[in-house]
Amino acid sequence: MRSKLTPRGQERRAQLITCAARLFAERGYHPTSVADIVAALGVGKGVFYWYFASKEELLAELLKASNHDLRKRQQQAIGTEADPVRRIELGIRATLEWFHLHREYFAIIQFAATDETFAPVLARNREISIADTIRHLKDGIVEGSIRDADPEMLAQAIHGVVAELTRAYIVERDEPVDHVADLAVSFSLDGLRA
Amino acid sequence: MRSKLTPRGQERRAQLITCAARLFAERGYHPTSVADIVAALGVGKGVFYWYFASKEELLAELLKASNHDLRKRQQQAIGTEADPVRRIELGIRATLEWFHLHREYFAIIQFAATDETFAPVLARNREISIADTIRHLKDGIVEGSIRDADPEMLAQAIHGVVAELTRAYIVERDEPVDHVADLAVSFSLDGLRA
DNA sequence: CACTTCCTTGACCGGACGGTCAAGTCGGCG
DNA sequence: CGCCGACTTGACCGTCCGGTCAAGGAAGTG
Repeated sequence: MRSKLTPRGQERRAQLITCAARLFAERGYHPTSVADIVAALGVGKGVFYWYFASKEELLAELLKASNHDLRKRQQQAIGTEADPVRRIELGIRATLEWFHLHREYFAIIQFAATDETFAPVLARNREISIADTIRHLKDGIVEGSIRDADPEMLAQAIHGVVAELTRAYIVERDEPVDHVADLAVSFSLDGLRA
Repeated sequence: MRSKLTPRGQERRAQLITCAARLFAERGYHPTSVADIVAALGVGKGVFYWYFASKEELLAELLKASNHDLRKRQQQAIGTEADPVRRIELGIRATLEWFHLHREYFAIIQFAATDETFAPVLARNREISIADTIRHLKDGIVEGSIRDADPEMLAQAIHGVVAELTRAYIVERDEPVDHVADLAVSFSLDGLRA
C-alpha cells in the first residue's frame, strides 16, 4: 500500500474493496482467497499487495468505511429533530434504509464481530452507536415520554430488534423498508400488548 | 467415527466435544486446529479421527446437541402454562438461563451462523424457534391480549431483543439473569413508552 | 495363552493460501 | 527521445493444517 495514489490508483483501490466486499458477502471472508479477489478483477496478485498490506487490512478498511458511512446517514436523518422519541425513530429508519442499500455489508459485519481480530473494532462501533441511543433515551426519560428503566439495556434491546429485523426482512427477503421500519418502531415503542 | 462405542469411548467423545467447545469459544473455530484440540487433551491426533470424521462434523454435532438441549429447557419451562403472554415470558427466561449456564456456546453459535457450511443448520434451528413463538403470539392475538400485527415479525423482534441482551449482559458481563430477564420481558411486552 | 476388537500413536502427505519479489509495462514530463 | 516513478505481472516460497495410516498397545473373552 502507498500513501500517494494517482487518480488511476484510487480507482483500482476502490475496485478492490468493492469486489472483495461482494465476494466476502457471497462466500465469506476466510473462504475468499486473495487469489479469488484479483482473479475476479482479472489482474495479477501483486496489484492487491500494492494497495493493501494484507487481506486483514482490506477488511479493516472496509469495516471502517462502512461504519463511517452508516453513522453519517443516521446523523443526517436525525438532523435537528428535538423530540427524543422521534430521534430514535429516525435513527431506526435510517439504519434499515442504509442496510437496504448495502445488503452485502450485513454478513461481513456479522462475521467480523465473531472474529478475534476484528471483534474489538466492531465492539467499539457498537458502543458508540449505543451511546448515541442512550442519550436520546435519557432525554426522553427526563421529559417523561420514555419510561424510567436502565437506558443502556433499553438501547441494547432496540439494537437487537433492529439487527434481527434487518437480517430477516431487509437482507434475506428484501421486503419494503417502510413496512419493516414501521414494525421495528412500533415494537420498540409499544411492545406486544394490545 | 464408529457407530458402536464402549462406555470408555463415549467418555472420550464427550471429552473431545467439551474441550473443542472451550477452545472454539476462546479462540474461534478456524484458528483452533485439530492439533490444538488433541494437544489440550494430551492425546494423539488419531484419537480425534477415531471419533469424528472431520472437524466440521464435530462442530455440527456440537450445534445439534446444544440446540436440542436449549429447546428441551424451553419446553420444560413453559410446561402446561395456558396464558400465551406468560408462555412467551417463560420462554425468554429459560433462554437467558440456558445461556447463563452455557456461555461458551454463544460465540460458537454466532460464528456458525456466519459460515456457509453451518448457516443452514442454524437457520433451521432459528426457524423452528420462531415458529414456536409465532404460535403463542397467534393465540394471544386471538384472545386479544396481544395486538394485531404480523406475528412473524413480532417473533423476530423478540428474538432480537433476547439475543442482544444475552450477548451484552449474560455472556459479556455475567449480570444476574433475573435482572436481565425482567427487562427483556418488560421491553418485549410494553416497549419504551412511559 | 491366543485371538479379536477397541482404541491410540505420531510421523507423514497433499494442497491451499497469504505473502514476496525480480522483472516488466505504461504514461507523463522535460 | 530518455527517464522516472507509478503500477502490474505471475512464478515462487514457507507455513500451516486437515486428514491418513501402518503400527502398536490394552482390555476382554475363551
